[in-house]
Formats: sequence, C-alpha cells, structure tokens
Amino acid sequence: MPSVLWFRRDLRLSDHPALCEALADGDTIVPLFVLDPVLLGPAGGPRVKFMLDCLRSLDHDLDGNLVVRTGDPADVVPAVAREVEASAVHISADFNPYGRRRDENVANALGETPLRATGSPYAVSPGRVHKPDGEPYRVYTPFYRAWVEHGYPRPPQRPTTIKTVQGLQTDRLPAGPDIGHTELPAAGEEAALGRWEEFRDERLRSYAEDRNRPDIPSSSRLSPYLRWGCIHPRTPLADLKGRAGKGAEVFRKELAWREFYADVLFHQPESARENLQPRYARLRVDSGTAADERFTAWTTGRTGYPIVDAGMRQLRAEAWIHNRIRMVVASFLVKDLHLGWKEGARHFMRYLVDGDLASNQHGWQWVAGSGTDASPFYRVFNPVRQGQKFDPSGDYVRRYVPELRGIEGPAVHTPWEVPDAPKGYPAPIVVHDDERRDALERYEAIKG
DNA sequence: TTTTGAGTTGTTCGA
DNA sequence: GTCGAACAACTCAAA
Repeated sequence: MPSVLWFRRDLRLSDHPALCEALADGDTIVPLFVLDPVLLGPAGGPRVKFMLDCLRSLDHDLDGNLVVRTGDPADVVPAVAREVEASAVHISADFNPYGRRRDENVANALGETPLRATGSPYAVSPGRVHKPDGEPYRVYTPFYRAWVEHGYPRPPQRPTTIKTVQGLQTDRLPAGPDIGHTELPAAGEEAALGRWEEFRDERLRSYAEDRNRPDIPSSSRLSPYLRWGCIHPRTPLADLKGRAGKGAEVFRKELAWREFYADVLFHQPESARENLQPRYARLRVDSGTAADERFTAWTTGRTGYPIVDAGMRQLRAEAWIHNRIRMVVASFLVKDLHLGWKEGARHFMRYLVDGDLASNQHGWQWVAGSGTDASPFYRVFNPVRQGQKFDPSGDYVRRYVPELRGIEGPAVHTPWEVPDAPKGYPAPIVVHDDERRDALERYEAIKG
C-alpha cells in the first residue's frame, strides 16, 4: 500500500524523518503539496514566490513527481489518500496556531487513515524543554541551557531511492505574485546546503565578531531556507558539534533563539497577536493622519535617519534585513515614532522572505518591551550611534540609499551635518533625543 | 516559602 | 578616546 507524504514546511529530501517513515511504511509514496489559499494571502508576495520556487526545486529533485493540489487541506488530503488507498499520511509536525488547527481538521477528515507526525521544523520540538516543575521557560538563557542539556538527534540519511505513485493528476505551480525588482535568494535544498557550507567554511570563524556588521557578508542568511525547511537546523547543529571557537557557540545560540520563540508561541498562541506582558495594552501609541504619514515614511525608507532608511529599503530590495538593522528599524518605529509593534510586525510579515510568525512577533515584542526580555525598558536605540557602531564604513547605507552616495565614510550617518548636503534626501522627520524622552515617559506611565 | 542572583543585542554622563 | 556607573527597579529561575 502506498503512503502519502504531505510536505509543508519541510521542502527537502535530506535529513527528513517523516520522509523516512513514509518510505518505511509503504512500497511507494505520493509526495504531495497542497496550495492552501488561506496561507497564500497573508504570506506576502516575496515569501509566496520563494516558496513556489522551492517547490519547483523539490519537484526537480523528485524527478518531476511532486503532486500539487489546490484547495482546503481538509478536502484535498483525504481525497488524495482515498484516490491511492493510502495506508497513512505522513507529516512533519507544525506547531503554529493555524497549522495546529488545520492538522486537527485534516486528521478528523481522514477518518480511519492515520495522520502520522514525525519530527518538526525544530531540533527540539516545542513543549519538550521545560523547567523541572514542568512549566515552560520564559527567559532565554535558562531555556538555552536546558535545550543544550536536552540534546537533539543526528540527521537521518537521505533516502537513496524514492518510488512514487505514477499517473496522478497534478496542478501546475503558478508563476506567483509580481514582486517588482525584489531579488530573492536561490531557492531549494541544494541552494540551502550550499549556503550553509559556504558560511560554515568561510564566515563561522569570525561570526562572533562580525555578526552585527550589515556592511559585510557576516550572517548565514539561512533564515529563508529554515522557514521553508529546505534545510533542517539539525544539519548545521550536527556540523557545529565538537567545533571549538566562539563563532560556533554564538551561531548555535542564534538557532536556539528560533527554538525558544517557537516554544513561547506554542505555549501562548495568543502572543502572536497580543502583548506577552498585558500592561503594555495601556501604552499610549500615536494615531491619526500625522502618525499615518510617519508610518509611510518608515515603510518607504524616508525617515531622514540613514541607517533606518537603508534597512527599510533593503527590505524592499531583497525581502530580507540584517538582524541588527531589524532591531534598529523596529526600535525606531516603536520608540521614535510611537507606533504599535503590531503594525511593524505586520509590515515585516508582508515583505520578508523569511517571515516566521514566532520569531517575527516575539522579536518585535522584545524591542517593544512587551516580550520575554526582562531588561530595563529604558533601552532605546539611538539610530545615529547604531549606524556609527555597526556600519562604521557607511557602506551599508550607501548601498541602499543612493541619494547619500556622495558622502564618504561614516559621515553618511549624519547627512544634516555635511556641508552641501545631497538633494533629494529628507531631513530627519523627528528629533531622536526628544522622542527618546517622550518614549521613556510613556513607558513610565504603564509601570507597576 | 523565601531569598538570591541574573537577565541577547543600549545610552549617556562624567572621570 | 575609553571606561565604569547610572539609568530604576521588574520578573524569572533556582537554590
């Protein structure tokens, strides 16, 4: 009897426990992907486009045997299972709020046919790491220690042969949304593994020192691939094992952040929409026409603060922003423009190729102060300082803000101090020192 | 139960 | 230019 392997956030063939299970279960498999209209809308153009390219790559790796069907998974998956009289439907578990609801509906609709989950997009599935009393961690560092202690399995082997059921109807993959001039990374598993190996061999050594530098290629850029499962975190983690050096340790910690936030979201699904610390509902945020105009200045990269504008333009150009700059632009929206983190988070999810609900929402909450961070609320990023410190050459700003290319060196971070300042670049829309004080007052008001 | 120590990512001021 | 302290005092984890 054949079995179905329903792909979702695991668009690869290596290091794939559910695929191994499916192959062990039946003599042939149906590699299935369901184009779920519910997911295609909110995902945003770049992410949908990238996903479709990953699917084309997966189909190629499966010798053209990927079966694509469009519709509600609760209809489509049981229909395919009946069609081939499948013994089971195999999946990697999805722990996101929508994914959990969807999989429950599909399991019910499948009736007698089991929906069997093996593995997940995480080295340690959400819910597995907890305090000795069984409660989840709310602070990263103790979570990290327990996560390392818990350990994770080694990657399973890539299957040598995959026999698929032939002759099934399959939908054409659509070309995808128009994303203008946005340039996406190469899609698929081979690109993901190549990216990891290049990072491991070229940049891991200096990662601890360079990872905050957006002006040089310092980060792994694995996030889009992790988002769609073109690579599983087990693969880099296995490579990092036994590797000495600060870089390996710091990179492992970054992977653990992804797992921590997935765990937080698993235990508190409402944190994708609501403040983790309820008192932040009382934080005064601006609204109205002036606020709308400021939001537009932020999204279009015209705030007059070069490091912020470079970040927001990188988002449009590449559907990706360096992590350090994500914090800078987020801090600017929340603490300099006094707008709610939810607006910023929504904008990120719309444009990011790697947009991940748990990491994105909790990253924003961390910046806003409503999240898992217990650090003092008076941490307000100074956009000029951040630029000077982390883009010391100014190359990052000049790469994304062409109006400022005439200014050499780090002076690019303070164009208002440059004589004969370039035309066409806006003056700062707010004065940071004033807005910092304003933000601190607003935070003061919700204390206790 | 109580107490103690610690918490990703900052900034400013004054010595 | 560099360095340490202050910011202001909260929540969580663990002993």
